[in-house]
Amino acid sequence: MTAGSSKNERYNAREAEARWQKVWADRKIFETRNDDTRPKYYVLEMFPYPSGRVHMGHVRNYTMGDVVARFKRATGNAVLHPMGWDAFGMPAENAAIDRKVHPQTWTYDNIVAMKRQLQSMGLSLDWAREIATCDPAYYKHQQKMFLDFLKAGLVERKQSKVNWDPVDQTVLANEQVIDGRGWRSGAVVEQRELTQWFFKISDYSEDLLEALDRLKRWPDKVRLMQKNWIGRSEGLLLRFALDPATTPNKENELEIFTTRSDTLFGAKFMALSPDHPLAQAAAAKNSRLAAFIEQCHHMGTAQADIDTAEKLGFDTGIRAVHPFDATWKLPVYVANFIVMDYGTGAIFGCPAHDQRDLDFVNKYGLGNTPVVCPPGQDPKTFVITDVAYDGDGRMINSRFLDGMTIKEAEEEVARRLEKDIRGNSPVAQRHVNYRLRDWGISRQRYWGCPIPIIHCETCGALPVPEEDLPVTLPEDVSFDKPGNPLDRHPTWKKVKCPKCSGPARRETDTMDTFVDSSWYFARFTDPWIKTAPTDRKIVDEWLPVDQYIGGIEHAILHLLYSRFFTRAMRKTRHIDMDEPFAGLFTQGMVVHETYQAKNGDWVEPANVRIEGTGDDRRAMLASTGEPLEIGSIEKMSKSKKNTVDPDDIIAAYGADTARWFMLSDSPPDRDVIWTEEGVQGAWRFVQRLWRLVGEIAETAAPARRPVAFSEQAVTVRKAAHRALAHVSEDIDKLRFNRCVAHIYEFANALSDAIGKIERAPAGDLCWALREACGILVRLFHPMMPHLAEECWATLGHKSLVATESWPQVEAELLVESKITLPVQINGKKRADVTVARDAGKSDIEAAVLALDAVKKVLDGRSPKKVIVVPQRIVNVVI
RNA sequence: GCGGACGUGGCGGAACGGUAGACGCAAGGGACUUAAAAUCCCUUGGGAAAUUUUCCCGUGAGGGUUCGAUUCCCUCCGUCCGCACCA
Repeated sequence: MTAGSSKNERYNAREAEARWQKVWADRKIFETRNDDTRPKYYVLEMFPYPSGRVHMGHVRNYTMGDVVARFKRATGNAVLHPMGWDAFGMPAENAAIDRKVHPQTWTYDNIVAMKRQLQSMGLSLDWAREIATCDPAYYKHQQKMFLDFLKAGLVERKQSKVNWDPVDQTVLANEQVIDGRGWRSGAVVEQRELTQWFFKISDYSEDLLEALDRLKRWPDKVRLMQKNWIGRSEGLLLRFALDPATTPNKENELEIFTTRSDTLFGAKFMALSPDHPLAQAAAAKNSRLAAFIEQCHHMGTAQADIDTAEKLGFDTGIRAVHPFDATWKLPVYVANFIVMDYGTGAIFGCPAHDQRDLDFVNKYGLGNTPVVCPPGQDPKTFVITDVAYDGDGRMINSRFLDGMTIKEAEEEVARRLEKDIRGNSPVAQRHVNYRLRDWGISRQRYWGCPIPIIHCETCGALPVPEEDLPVTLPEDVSFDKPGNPLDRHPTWKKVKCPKCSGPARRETDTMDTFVDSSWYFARFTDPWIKTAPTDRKIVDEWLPVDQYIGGIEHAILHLLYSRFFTRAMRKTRHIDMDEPFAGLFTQGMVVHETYQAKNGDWVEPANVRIEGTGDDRRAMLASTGEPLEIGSIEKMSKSKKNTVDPDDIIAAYGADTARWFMLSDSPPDRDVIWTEEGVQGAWRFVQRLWRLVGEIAETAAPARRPVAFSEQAVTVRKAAHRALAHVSEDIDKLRFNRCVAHIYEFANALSDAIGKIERAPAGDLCWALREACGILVRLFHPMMPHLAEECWATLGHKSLVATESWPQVEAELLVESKITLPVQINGKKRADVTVARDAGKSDIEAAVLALDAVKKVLDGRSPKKVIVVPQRIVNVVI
């Protein structure tokens, strides 16, 4: 290629990008060896679901990862940067239902299409390590780990309440229930009790919580979200005695969990969840109660329903005994606002200090007694009517607790009741309760990893023998009926019991797809190993992932599951660490304006023509000129049709332009607005760099480094090394938008300097420009790798810039011998002063006081104070 | 309701407590051109004087700490996000 030789020639991104991609692939320069001895660096972007098309969110995500990968390679690391496919999931089955195509065919076709798209972006990925989670070579190991977890006591089979879609006949995840209806079928979701497989993530509640503090390179936001999700609260488990005469089956106690044991003397009632066993037992003997419970089950689960729902209760007739007063009887209600899966599903109600309890007693006329008096309030006049008091204060109306603080009272209650033994155990026990629930992984779906279990009438649920793994999915399945095709397959589930050889059946549920993505990062370290999920020596070398990049939408589920899985893999000796991701970065979304026609239809940006600017800006349908309404800027989505196809952008401008724009406009953790103007700006800069490098390559620079540099040459060299220092730091801290700004500044400085070549015949300026240009190309290489290769070749290099090392900063170029300090008078800038860099405070002060501007203001007086911050600022206080 | 983040020109956004508005986009003016595109140069927070320039105001609002606050603290307003009958 003859690059940039003609100043009018444009850079042909299409042609050059394909050419360089082929060179990289042919030379396998992005393949990583496990025996590389350089310091390791593992950079990973959340792998995509193979939906069939790469979207702009992918482009943003993978560009960021690629910048880091290329930078780390240049700075001397052995970089692992792999890519794979999160390939199981519902869309494949939906495609099978809608289009009569097999999920496997659909998925693999999509993978082919998306891989081509990713390759057109010029990402420095090691494709030799590509994995797909739907490949038996992958899920075989997942099944093995399921069995290992089972053996280690980390898997449990239990009844649980699930969201059941009666039309699609499957369990739905909570996120798939929208306003109480199945997201796909629109059917009202039912609550069903099903036997399901669970991973015991709650065994690690405390560990997962406590370790968050050590994830220093995670966003605070994500750590906080996980902390809240795990939801630790300290309190008391308290067993209330029941009056046996009032209970349905002579039950004699009721256990509750409370975080406010201090308010025990304000108790007015007990309340049970409608699903509480005692409520169920009572309902069996009371049809009106049974009807009430039924009514509770039909209460809407949508947010609006919960907000407006009245607190309803039903007195069971059961009476509980106050733990400090055997004569004090409390009525036991079933109440619609008590949930079964938190604490014990039962509470004692202290209305004065809990708003829900107060609403409840006000409805049923049970009254309230305040037991915490706010500071400054007279306990005699302190009453509660409609608003519960949940603040601090001193105990009142509480017998031996009176006068104590809340904390003291809690301590006293615990101390007394811990000693109080009923049966074999204390009445109260300090308890840490977590909101985190065990992870139900059973899905009544075909396109997922089969759960390797065999059910035998006589022997129970047994693991599939290891030598029979993988349990593969049958290919001859039909999707013409709703429900799970595995369950109605004629032969697949019929097997012999591995223990008694009698007739048995396979588990037909498959695993939640979040299981697949909970360990893929470990598999990348040695995807070739056939005998085990991981090679212990290799996986422990590569992990943890040094920089993980993905969307904030995974802040809880995927990231929490992966943290659990790593711990479980450690327990089962597949890995030797707890935390999979040392550094996490959550990038913002790609958003775009929306366009809507008169009839309400949304219109794709590709079909919109924009005219005018500012207030005069109008959108119209490109084909007919029909005016369109310009709507709000929103996340690119199919529903609003405000998507831009990466293929179109790459075809029109090239991958480098798309990559550059993605990095340039907004800080990487914020949303970026995709605009045509912005892309064109990026494209112009690509062309500008191309011309700039071409011009500099044409100059007659001396072959040898000049002994001395003119002022102009020094200016160029300083600009280069300053840019180098900034860009290095900014990439390291993932501040890509600032990298971009510094590269613009640097390019501007070079453009200015080129204009001065004719006045600098000595050649040292040309030499400096040539040096600076080499730095420039290496600086923008991580962001625009194809253009960088093309420019690198233009500068006469035979090597690939992708394998070049990062330039070294010449530190002495960053320090100025003379510096200009701003001079403030009373905090407002009034002048500048230029002094030697290492000038002492007194010298600077003298120089400042000699300034005309300062003298004028002082007018003969002497200043109150002169503050000199060396190398920063001077402030004269009058 | 609880928790968190954010608020800077026409727009995206810069700014270890130290010259507010880097860099980009958009806009205006000019050069080149038969013309357009491309490119290059200049201007661009608001206001007031003015020849070089000078001064005042300005980072959601109000207070505070400081020689000095976009940055730290308090109160309020607004926007966004997460969680939620969680006992």
